[in-house]
Formats: sequence, structure tokens, C-alpha cells
Amino acid sequence: MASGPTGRPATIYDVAARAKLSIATVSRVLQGTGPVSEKARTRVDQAARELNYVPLRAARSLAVQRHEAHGLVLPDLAGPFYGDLLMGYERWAGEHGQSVIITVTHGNPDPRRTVRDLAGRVDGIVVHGNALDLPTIQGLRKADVPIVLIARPPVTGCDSVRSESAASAEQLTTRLLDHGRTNLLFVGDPASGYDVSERYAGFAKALEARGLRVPKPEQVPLTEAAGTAVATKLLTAKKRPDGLVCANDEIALAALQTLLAADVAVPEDIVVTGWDDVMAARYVSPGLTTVRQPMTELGWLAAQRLHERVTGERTRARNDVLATQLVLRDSCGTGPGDAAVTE
Amino acid sequence: MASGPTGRPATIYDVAARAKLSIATVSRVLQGTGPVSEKARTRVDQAARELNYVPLRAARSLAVQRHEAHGLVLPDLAGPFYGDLLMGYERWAGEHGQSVIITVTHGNPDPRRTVRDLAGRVDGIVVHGNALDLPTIQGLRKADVPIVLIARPPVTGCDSVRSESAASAEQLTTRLLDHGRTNLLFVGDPASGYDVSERYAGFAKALEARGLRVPKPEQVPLTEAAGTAVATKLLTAKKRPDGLVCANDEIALAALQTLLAADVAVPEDIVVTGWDDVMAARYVSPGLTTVRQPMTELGWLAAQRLHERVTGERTRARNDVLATQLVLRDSCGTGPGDAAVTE
DNA sequence: TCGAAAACTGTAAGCGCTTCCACTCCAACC
DNA sequence: GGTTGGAGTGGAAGCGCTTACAGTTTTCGA
Repeated sequence: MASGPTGRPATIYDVAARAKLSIATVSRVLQGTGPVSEKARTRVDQAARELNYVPLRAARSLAVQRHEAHGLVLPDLAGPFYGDLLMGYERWAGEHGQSVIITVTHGNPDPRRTVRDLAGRVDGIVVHGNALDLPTIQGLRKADVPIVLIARPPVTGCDSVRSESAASAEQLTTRLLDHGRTNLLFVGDPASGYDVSERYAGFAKALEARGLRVPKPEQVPLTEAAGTAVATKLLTAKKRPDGLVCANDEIALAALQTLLAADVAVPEDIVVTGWDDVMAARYVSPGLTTVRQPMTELGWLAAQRLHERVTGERTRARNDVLATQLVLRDSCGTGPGDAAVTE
Repeated sequence: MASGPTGRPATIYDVAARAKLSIATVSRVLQGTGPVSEKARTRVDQAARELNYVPLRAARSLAVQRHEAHGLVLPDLAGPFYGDLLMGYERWAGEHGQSVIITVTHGNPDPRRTVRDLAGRVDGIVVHGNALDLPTIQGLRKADVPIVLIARPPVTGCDSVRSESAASAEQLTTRLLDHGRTNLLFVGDPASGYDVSERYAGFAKALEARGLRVPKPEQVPLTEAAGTAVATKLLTAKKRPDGLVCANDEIALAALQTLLAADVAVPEDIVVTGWDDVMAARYVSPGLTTVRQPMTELGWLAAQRLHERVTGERTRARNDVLATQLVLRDSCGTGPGDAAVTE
């Protein structure tokens, strides 16, 4: 039997009737709240099983004023790291009985409306990068929606978690300078995200520390196509840079490939670095020097922070910054051999 | 002002009071149902904005007996293709006003309970691969939960979508045989998933068609570590295979790398093929011959199929099979040069 | 000018759960 | 033997929304 007497899905009333108990007792058995006799417990369990009873969460949510669900708003889902982020998030959520509802804003005609709708079915929202603009986030705050930001500058009243970017970019750049590079180019648009802007800031800081002029970044999207295009352009440039500090691995890999195909020696003529440590970074040769972010931990932590906010166990905003890891491979010309930090 | 008069979030009553209208009219304005005067519309819109009103979805779900949400149950989130699958799914769902709730079963102590809970908050469920065992799926069917299966053999009463596997595996294997390979090994455990078992079946069929003995598969997990291990073992084997047909790119890439590091020539001494066409497959050299699955379309289609079921616009089960694409690169020794199908 | 239909609005009855409160037992204690 | 109190249970009031139905006003044709 798949349903209640009316043919529609079984409700708590059907279970109560079958167990010859009140719905109050059924609820107590099913939720494990309040005292119930052993007899009641078995009768309810059996009735529920026989009726294939599935409690309607909407009714419970309405009654307890809690959804036990988190909203996760991402700009996109392309690339490997969103998977890791999600994995970390889902792990925490799953272990703590929270559902995760994901929403992608890229390509969405009306993100504000979508997110408002989302807010109505979750206890709090996590926003990654520029999935949402600031006014929208502030609008949610006004409606008292708990919010956690990932890879975004802190906003009053919101928690945030991100991975450290500027210092590692500076460290990476300094390392290239130490090994004799004099004409570095940053590839990737700092405006495409807070984390990217921080990477450029670190890059710039390293140059400034040496009293070097800071070149304008190559403001291209963070895609393989852009990497190919930039590298191609450089092949015919008058004064070619001797190093590319790329905003992510996609750019770096495509550029690297393009340079090699044109018989430019990497790392001898040009060094190339990326960011993210995607799988392909380990498989190209020369191996791509890059920076690994703890995406899984980031997701895990964001879930935890949001839950603290939802339950009210913490009210002061927190801004966490997780450490990244410089991964030295051959593409930067300083090899893992003399590495300060290796993988 | 962020909330109703009581300090708690604003409800439809608060909006109605502020707009000096009944909640019925407010509902009609907000949902765009029924006739409403222009004056009412503006008054409601303004009141809602001033109160930062966020409709509680749980209440609506309860009233309309519909969640407007899909559940997506995945075994895992590691690897790049879940991202693509999700992207496709989310795209369809987003365009049709459906929320997506994801659940990962791998590592979950009590998947049945988790999924039962999920069933209470969605209109239907999509299950990928062996995220759930058959009894659990049948249990959901008994409770009249619409179900769509991805990468699974069809189940009575459920829709399914998957990508073609056996024929492309056969085609790939045949190609290797055509080019003189005589001792192929299938690497990856067919028991790890229906799609993998199909790949092995296609591999076997190609061999049988030539009257060749079908070797037992190397029953290892679909990971880089396994690829490395298998390759390492082969290095010292008495009779080394002259080709590895790997169940996925992870295995293939790791094996390829290991062989090259040991000075085994690929493709001359051993050919290697993978499955999935991950990004790294394009960046290794020799490029990895592999099979590309339309993951995004798979997700997109699954969402559509589920929705058809939920709305009842279709009641007969459908089993869709999407075409895959053989991607020939240098690792299989037959190069893109003489390719029947290229990328 | 009247009447019927159309346009608009409000009342109230749910949707399926949780939980406060009241009530009934019955064992344990003075 | 009466009192207390805890365990177990049921009645009933919501939670915030949608919508059938009824009521009121407006419009428009005859």
C-alpha cells in the first residue's frame, strides 16, 4: 500500500488511525521527542512502514519555524573547484542534518527574485564570489537572513570565509624575482573577483618591494581561450615578458601549451605560474607551479559558520582566512629542488 | 524595517495590514494570479518592499501541495564531471523555477533515512549511479515518489537517462585491434558502476568479434592511485600487455605517467585510453585518447524527465541513451591523423 | 435607465505537522 | 489511605500560505 485511504500520500493522521493513537503520539515517536511507551513506539513504527509514510517537511518547517536547510549561491559550476567546495559543504551539512539547496546565478535572468525565493526556503544563505551583488546581499540582511560570504570582502553583519591570496601571490612573485626575472606580466582580470584582485595586489606588492614598476594586468577572463589568446599575442610582441603570473590554472595551462607549441622554452625563456592546482597542472610538462586552495575545508567551514549563525550560538561576525599552499613545479624555473614549500 | 510588528519576520498578514487589503489580495498580487486592480498591486508591492517581506515557501508548499524542488542524490562529488552534471541540471531547474537539493550518500551513515527525509521536501528524486541501492529506490517508488535514474540500468516505474557506453567501448577497442594490438587489458572494476560494466562489455565484445580470448578486468577502483599501482605492477610483469583500456581518465592518466616515467614508450610499446575526457587529458603528452560523455546534457535531460513525471504530463517510463564521442589523441597510437571521429 | 456580466475584494477553510496544556493512570511516599 | 509526581496520552491551537466561494462594486449593452 502506497498511500492513505484517499489514494493520496499517507499523512500523520493515517498513521495515527492505523496505530490507534493520536497524531501527537505519532509525532513524538517519529521525532523521538517526549516520553512514549514501548508499545506505542512499535505500533507507530509498523503503521508508518505499512503506509510508506513520508513526513511532509513543509508542514514540519511551518510548525517549527525552521527549514533545516542551507542555500548555496554560486556564480557558476564550471571548473573543478566548485565540486570540492560543494563536497566540503555537503559533508558538514549532511553530518548535521541540514539539506543543501544550490542556486547558480550565472545566466539567471533575475537573480534577485531567485534568491529571494531561496531565502524563503532555507535558514540561511552562503554566497560565493560575485554570485550576487552587494545591494542584493544587503537586502537579504535587512530581511534578517543569516549570510556567509565565500571569497568576498567582509560585509557588515555577514560572516565570511576565504583563502589567503595576497601573501601567497607576493611570495610566489618574489620567488620569480629572486631567480632573475625582471619583466613579469599578470594575466587575468582582477575585477573578475575579490580573490583575483588580491592575487594581483600580492603580485604588485612584491614588485614594489623591489622598487620595480608594476605593469597593468592583462585584463582577460579566467579561461583557457584567454590564456591561448594572450600567449599568442605575446609571441609577436616587441618586448616579451619573461614570466606570466596567471590568475588561474586554466589561463596558465593554455598559455603554457601555446608557448611550447611555438617553441618558446618554458621555464628557460618564460616562466609560467597558475592558481588552484587543478589536476591537469600535475600532468603537463613542465609541471605547472601553482597555488592550492583548501576548497573542501572552505566549504566545510562555511557550512559550520552559517549554522552557528542560524542557531544563534554565535552572534558576532567572524571572518576566517584559510592558508593556501604554494606548489612548486618546473614551470617556474625554480623547480621543486630548492623549494621552500613543496607539495 | 526588517520585520513585522512583533519583531519576527514579516508575514503576509503584515503586508496585508500595511497595504490595507486582505491577505487574499496580497497573495494574488504576489503570485500574479487572479484579477487585481492597479492600485492594489502598487500598494502591495510597496508594503512588501518596506517590510522586506520574504514569502515562507513552506507555507506555500503546504497549501499548494507542491514543493517546486527536485532532489538530486549523488554517490560522491569528487571528479570533474559531477560539476558538469550539476550544471546541466541546475540550468534546466533554474529556468523552470525548480530548486535543486543535493545529497551525497558516500560516507553517509544512514542513506535511507536521509533520502526518506529528502523525499519529504521535494516533488521527485534523481539518483545517480549507485548512490542508492535497489531496495531503497523501490521503497521510494512504493511511496509514489517520482524517480529518474542516471547511469543505471532501467527500473520498472522509473525513468532513466544515461550515455551510451558499450558501443563506444567496442569501437575504441576495435580500433586498437585494427592497429595491431593483441594483448589488451581492461583496467577498472566493472562492479563499480553500471556504466563501467558496460564499458567492459563493449571491450569484451570487440575481442570476441575477433575470436580473441577476453582477459579478466583489472578490478581496481577508478582512481589515480589505482592507475599508478597497476602500471607499476605491469612494469615487472612477465608478459606485459600492449594496451590499457582504462575505465576512466584518472586511471589512464596515472598509468600513462607511470609508464613514461619508467621509459616505456606510449603509444609505441603500450597504448593507453581513458574515459570522460577530463581537462588533463588534453594537456598530457601524448594526449590521452578517451571518450567524452555529454554530462551537461545528461543533467539537463534528467531534470526535464523528472519534471514531466512530477507534473504528470507523461506517465509512461522513458529510458534515454545519449551518444558519446570518441576523442582520438596520440596515446592510442592511431593519432587524430587517421581519425574517423576527431574532437 | 435598468440589469447582467465582469472586475475586484474579502472571509474562511484548509494544507500536515508540532507542541502546549490538560488529563488519566499508577507507583512511591508520608 | 491520601497525596504527590512522573509517565503516557489526547485535544486543540496554531505555523503562513492558497483558493473556493460569496459579496461588492463597476462597466456596458439594451
